[in-house]
Amino acid sequence: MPHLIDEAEALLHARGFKVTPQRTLILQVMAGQTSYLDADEIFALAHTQDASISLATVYRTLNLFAELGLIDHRYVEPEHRREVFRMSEGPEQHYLTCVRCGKRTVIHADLLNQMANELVRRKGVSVISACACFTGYCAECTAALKRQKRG
Amino acid sequence: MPHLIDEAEALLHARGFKVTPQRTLILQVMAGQTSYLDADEIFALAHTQDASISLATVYRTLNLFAELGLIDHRYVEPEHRREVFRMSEGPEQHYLTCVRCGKRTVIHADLLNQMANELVRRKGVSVISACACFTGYCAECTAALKRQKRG
DNA sequence: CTACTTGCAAATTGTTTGCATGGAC
DNA sequence: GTCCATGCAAACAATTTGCAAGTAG
Repeated sequence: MPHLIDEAEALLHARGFKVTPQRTLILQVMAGQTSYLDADEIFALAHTQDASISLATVYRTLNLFAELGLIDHRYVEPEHRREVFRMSEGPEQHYLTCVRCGKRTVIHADLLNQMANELVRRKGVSVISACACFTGYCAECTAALKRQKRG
Repeated sequence: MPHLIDEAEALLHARGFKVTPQRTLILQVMAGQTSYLDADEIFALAHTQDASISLATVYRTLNLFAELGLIDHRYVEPEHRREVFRMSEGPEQHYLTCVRCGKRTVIHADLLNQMANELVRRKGVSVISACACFTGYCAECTAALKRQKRG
C-alpha cells in the first residue's frame, strides 16, 4: 500500500517530523501486515532490510506513529504485557487466544462496537478505544474436546 | 468475609499447600476489597500487618491463588501492563478509564458475557476468561465536554 | 523430619531514556 | 547550519526465580 505510506509521510512532514529512512522502513513493514505484530517482530522484519536499525528506534517510531494515529496498539493474551501494533487502516481486531493450541481467533470489531454502544447508551460515557482479550478454546479445540468427551 | 477465607484455606489444605501466615494475611487483604488491586497495593496493605512479608511472596501467592481460581486477575488502562487482582466472588468487573479525569467506570460483566455468548454462537469457540478495557471519557467528563461545546 | 515456603537479591522481560553522533530539511 | 533523530548502553518497571534458611503439617 504505497498510498498509505505516502499519506503517513505527508502527515509526518505536516507535523514537523522528519521522514527518515528508518521511519519509511517501519511504515513499509507495517503496511505489509494484516494483523498485529509486536515490537520485536517489527524490529526483526525491519532488520532484514536495514541491519543497522535499532530496537530503540523501532519503539520510538511505533510510539510516534501511535500518537499520530497512524497505528493502533493493544495487548493480547497470553503474554498480555507485550504490546502489539498495526496500521490503523481496516477493521479493528481483537483476539481469543486458545489455551490448548495457542492459536488466535480473530474477533472483528462489530461485536465490541455493539458493546461500546451499549456502554454509551447505558452509562453516558464516550469510548475512545476498546481492547478485548479472551482466553479459551478455539473452534477446533472446542470440537476436539467435545469429541473426546463423547468418545 | 471469614467464610471466604476459611473456604480458601480449606482448598489450600486439600490441594496439599500449606496455610502459612502470609497466605492467610493476603487472603484477609483480598477479602476486604471490592475492586481490583495491583501487587504493590496488596503488598502495601499486607505490609502494614506484617512488616516482614516480601513482594516476592505476594507475587507467588497471587499466582497460586489465581491458579486455584480463588482470585481473578486482569489488566486495566492506562497502565495496561500492570496486573490487578481480586477475589473471584461477586460479579466480574471491567473498566472504562477516563482520559480526562482518570476515573474508572465499572462495567459489569453482563455486557461482556453477551459478547462472549455471541462469540461462542458465531465462532464455535469456548471462552474461559475475558478482559475488556475501554479508554474514553466517563459520564461526568462526557457531560462536561458537551456543555463546553454548546456554551 | 521433610517438603513446601519464605525472604533476599539477582535475573528476566519489555520498554524507555540520556547522551553523543549523525542526518533531514 | 540547526534541530530532530538515531544507535548504543544504561536505566526502569513489573514480575519471576535461585538459593539458603525457616516452618507447617
